[in-house]
Amino acid sequence: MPTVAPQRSRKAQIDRTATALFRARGFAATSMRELATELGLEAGSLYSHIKSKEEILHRVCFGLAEEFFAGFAAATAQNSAPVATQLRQAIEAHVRVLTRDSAASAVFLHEWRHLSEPARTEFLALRDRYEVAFRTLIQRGLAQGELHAPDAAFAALTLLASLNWLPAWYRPDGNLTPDEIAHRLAEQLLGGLLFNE
Amino acid sequence: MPTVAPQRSRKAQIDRTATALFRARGFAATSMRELATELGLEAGSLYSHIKSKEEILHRVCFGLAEEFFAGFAAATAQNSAPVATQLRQAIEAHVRVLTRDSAASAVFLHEWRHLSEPARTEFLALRDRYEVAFRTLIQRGLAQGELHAPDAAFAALTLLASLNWLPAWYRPDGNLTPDEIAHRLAEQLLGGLLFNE
DNA sequence: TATACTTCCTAACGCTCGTTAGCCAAAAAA
DNA sequence: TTTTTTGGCTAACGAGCGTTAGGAAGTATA
Repeated sequence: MPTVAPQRSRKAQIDRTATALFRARGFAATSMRELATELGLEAGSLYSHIKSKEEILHRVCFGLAEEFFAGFAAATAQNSAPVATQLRQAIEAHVRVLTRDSAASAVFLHEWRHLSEPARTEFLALRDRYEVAFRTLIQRGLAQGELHAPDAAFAALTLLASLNWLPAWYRPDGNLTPDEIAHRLAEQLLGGLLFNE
Repeated sequence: MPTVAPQRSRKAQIDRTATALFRARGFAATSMRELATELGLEAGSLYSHIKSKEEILHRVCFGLAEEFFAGFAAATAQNSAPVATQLRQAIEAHVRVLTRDSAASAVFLHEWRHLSEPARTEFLALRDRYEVAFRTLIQRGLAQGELHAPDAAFAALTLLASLNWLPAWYRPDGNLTPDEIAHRLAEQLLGGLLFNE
């Protein structure tokens, strides 16, 4: 009988702790014994809650993918709004996901390659779909004369690149709130795309 | 007696092959036996040429750091030139290093954390110095009114982030030459910073 | 020709890995 | 109260890890 009700299920605790370790050391360099120790358990005990090490990685990667898609969908729901507005909202949604759980984001961005097939291919397909969504939005902006850029694919790549660098330097206790960061990034990145700044 | 003289020393061959594997699988997930097989050797034979697995990683990471600094130094040698020109040249130099050996670049960007101390700390200090160099250049541009940005640190971070995403998608056999890529990236990234485009 | 060096081999070292089997005590459900 | 479920434990499995020792064969040097 725990003195206080656990705020999270054991499985969720394992996911959280594993995510932090995967981020810090990388998936391959994180051992189940390390993970167990961090949780005050023995290694074997983990398997009462999970099926395998990779299952954790799978959950983290695909869970975050879902969040990114949900954010993008919400940001572009109002199809009649100016493309620039939709793009700004999509950027802010992306940043919100990144900052809400930067450890999981870092794992999502860097550790997916340790997924075995077919999960790895599925994951890459999702990532590609997401990138295409941004590219398409930018292309619409170009076609309607709202944005200017030499190349939509190029613009989408550099835009996502700038955003995805965030987990590398973001600190939750920094002096910028996630919303401020999102706003600044949107301003800066759209600055190069908009006609009238 | 090899039928043709080896274009590279065995050690250099090992470094090259290891770099490709480190990039594809990650440092921790690459075994010395895999590396040896790739070279047509047995695992033990590698140690006639190298001291340890980490030594390879060390050489790759610090070798590339040197190249980045040399490129930046050359790009900003003419101190009297406009800051925008220096910045453009620094961007192009950075891209040139990235494209000249994108495998080594990917390792430089992602696998450095598997360096053990004190190399890891030394590496991070170098990386920080490089980032500061860009930030300082941008700051000079702001001070002289040549550039505009809400925050020099922010601008430097997003700039390097956009550039460093390159090894993730660059293909040497793509339809853009490294110089074209460098030029486009410089245009696009300076577009958001310059007053008159 | 004798010597040293280079570059590979085989075999093995101690160690850590992810995972499983079997067991046990406490808690929950019946 | 009996039964089932939950969530731990210990011990061990087979496999793979980085690395080393010792030796063999070819090449270069003296």
